[in-house]
Amino acid sequence: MADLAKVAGVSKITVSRALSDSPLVNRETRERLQQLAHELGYKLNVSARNLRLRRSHTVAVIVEMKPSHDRTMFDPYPLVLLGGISQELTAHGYSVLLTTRQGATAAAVQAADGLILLGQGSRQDAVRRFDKLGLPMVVWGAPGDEHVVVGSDNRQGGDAVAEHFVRLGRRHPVFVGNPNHPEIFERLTGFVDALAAHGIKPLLIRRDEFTLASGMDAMHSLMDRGVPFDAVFACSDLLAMGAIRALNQLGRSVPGDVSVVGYDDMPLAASFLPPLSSVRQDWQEGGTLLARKVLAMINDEPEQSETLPVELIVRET
Amino acid sequence: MADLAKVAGVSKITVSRALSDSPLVNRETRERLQQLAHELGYKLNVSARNLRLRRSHTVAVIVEMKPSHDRTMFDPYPLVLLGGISQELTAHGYSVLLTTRQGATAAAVQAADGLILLGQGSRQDAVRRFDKLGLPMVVWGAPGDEHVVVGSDNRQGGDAVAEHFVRLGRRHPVFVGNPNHPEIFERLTGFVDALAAHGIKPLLIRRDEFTLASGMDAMHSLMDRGVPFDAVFACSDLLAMGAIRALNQLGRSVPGDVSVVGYDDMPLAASFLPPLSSVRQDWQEGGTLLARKVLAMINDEPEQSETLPVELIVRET
DNA sequence: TCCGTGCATGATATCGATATCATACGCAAC
DNA sequence: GTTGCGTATGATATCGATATCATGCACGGA
Repeated sequence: MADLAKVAGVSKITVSRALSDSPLVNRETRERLQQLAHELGYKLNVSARNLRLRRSHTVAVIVEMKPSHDRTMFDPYPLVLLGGISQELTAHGYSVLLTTRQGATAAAVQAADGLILLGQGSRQDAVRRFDKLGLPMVVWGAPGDEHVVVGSDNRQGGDAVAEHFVRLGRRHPVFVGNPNHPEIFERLTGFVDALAAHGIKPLLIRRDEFTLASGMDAMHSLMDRGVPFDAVFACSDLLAMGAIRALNQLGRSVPGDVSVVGYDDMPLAASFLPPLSSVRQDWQEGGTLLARKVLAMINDEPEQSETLPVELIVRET
Repeated sequence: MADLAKVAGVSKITVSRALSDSPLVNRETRERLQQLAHELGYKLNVSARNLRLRRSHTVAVIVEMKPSHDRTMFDPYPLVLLGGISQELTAHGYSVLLTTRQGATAAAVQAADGLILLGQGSRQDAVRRFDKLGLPMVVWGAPGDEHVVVGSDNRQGGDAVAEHFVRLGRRHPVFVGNPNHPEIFERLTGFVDALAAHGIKPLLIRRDEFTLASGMDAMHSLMDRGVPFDAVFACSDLLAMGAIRALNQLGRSVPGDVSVVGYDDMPLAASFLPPLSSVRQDWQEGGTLLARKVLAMINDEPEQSETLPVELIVRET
C-alpha cells in the first residue's frame, strides 16, 4: 500500500481510504487509485487489517469427524447444514474456518470472531471447552442447556410419526435407534409421549449404527424374540430401508403388515421400493439460521435458542 | 503479551520467546512465564503473529457448491476428500478455510498460504482465476494441464471395467454418464481404448445427472431404441442402481442378460440387491495427498501431479 | 480583511506479535 | 588484568493496514 501511495503520489492513508470506498476521498482520486491498484495487482494484506480492526471476519465451524460407523459429519445430511452456513456467512463477507475437535487447538481458531459447533451432540464437555474461549457461539443439536442452540424439532418429529401410526390403527409400534444421542432421545420422547396419550407404549430396539445392515439386524432380532409389532419408526432412512428389506425376507409385507417410517428423507427415500415415508428436516435452513445467529452475536445482539419445524412425508410405507 | 511482561517483570520479547519454547530463555523463566500465561488466560493474537511471520498457517479449500442435481461437493464422496485434507493439514498445524467459488473473493482467502481446488473439474476458467493469486495450488481432478493435479486414475477405472466385461464375454457394452466432465471423460477414454483392443466399440448414453431416476431413464431410452446391449458401465453407483432397477422392470436379468458396474463403491452398493459391482476410489488417501502437496509447495519444495490407483470390486452384477 | 465552514488530504500512533542487533554478566584462559 | 566466549535478557524496528487528529485550501458572508 505504501508503494502504491508512492507511485500515485499520495499518502498511504489516502490509498487505504480509496480502496475501501470511503466518501472522504475525491471520487476522481478514488477511481484513479482503484484503477492503479488493479493494474499493479495489489493485494490487501488481510492479517494486517485483521490486526488493526480486531476482527477476522471468520467463523470457526467445529465438526465431529469420527470414523464413519456412527453418524458423523461426513454423512450427507449434516453437510447440507455446512452448505447453509457457508452460504449465509459468505453473503455477509465472512469466511468459514473448518475444524475438527482435535484441530481446534490450532492457532487459527482463536482468531475466529465466532464459533459454530456441529455434531457435538453427546459431548457436553466439548461444548463447555469451547465456551471457555469466550467467543460468540452457537450449537447445533437438542436444546436445553445454557448455550444458544439451533436444532430441528425432533420431538415434533416423533410426535408426528406417533400420530401417523395411530391414525393407521397401529397398536404395537417399535422405535429403532440410539437414545443416548440427545437428538434421537428427543425423537423418542416425542414418540412415546404422543403414543401414551392413546394408551400405547412402544417398544425400543436400541441400535447404535445408522446402516442398512443394522436395520435388518434389528428386525431379525425382533422376530426372533417373537414380539408382536405392526409399526416401525427408524431414526434414519437407512435403518428403515434395512428394516423393510428384512421384513420382506421374513415374509411380512410393508405396509400391509407393518408400517415403516424413516428419518431425514434422503433423496433415495423417494425412489426406494416401496417409496419410503420419512420425516424431513430442513438442514439448509438450519445452517442459515446457525450462521445468522452467530453473526448477530458477533454484532453484540442477544440471541436465543430456536427450533425448526419438521415435516412427515407420507409415501407408501 | 505486554501486560504479561509487566506482571512478570520481564520484557515482552522474553515472554514471546518463553511461550514459543525458545531455548534462548532460561528453563526456569520459561516455565514460570508459561504457567503465568495459563493462569491469566492469555490468548495469543493470531492476526499479529500472522502479520509478522507473513504466514497464516491456513489453506483455503475451494469447492463447487451448485444446487444438488449435479455432482456437487455435498455428495458424500468428495467430502471424504475434505476429511482427508483436514486431517492431514491439522496434523501439521494448518487450518482449513472452506469457501465456495463465490466466497473466494472474500478477504480471508487472500490470507491463505495455499489453495486446494475441489470439484472445479469442468471449469478451467475458474482454475486459472485462482492461479492468478500466485499461491501454491493443488487441484483435484483429471491431470493434463499446467497445474499440479491429484486425482484417481479414472482411465485405469474405465480400463478395468472394459477388461472385466471382455472376460465375461460381453460384446455390446454401454457407457452411461456425462463425458463433458473431465474425470468422466477419462473413464470413458480408458473404457473405449481397452475395448478397442478387443475390437469392440461401446455405445455412449449421455446422462448429466447422477441419480437413480436418470439411470432408469437411460435404460428405458436404450430399450426403446431397440439397440442390443449386454453390459452397462455407469459412472456413478446411483446411475447403476437405477439401471438395474429399470432392467428388471423391463424383464432383463442382471447379471444374466446384462452386466452392470457402477463407480465410487458407495457403502450402499454392497447391500444393494443384487450386490453391486463397482470401481472404488480411495478418497481419503486423495485428500491426504492433496494436503501433503500443498504443504510441500508452501515450503518451496517442487511438486508434480499424481494419480491414485482405483480398484474394481466385483460383486454380483 | 477576516472568519467560519466544508472538503480533500496528510502525519502520526496503533493493533500485537517477532527478528535483529545490542547489552550485561560470569567465568575461564592467557 | 584483559580478552574472549557463552548465556540470559532487553531495545528497537518491523510486518501492513486503519483511527484519530491535524492541516491546507477555496469560498461565501459580514
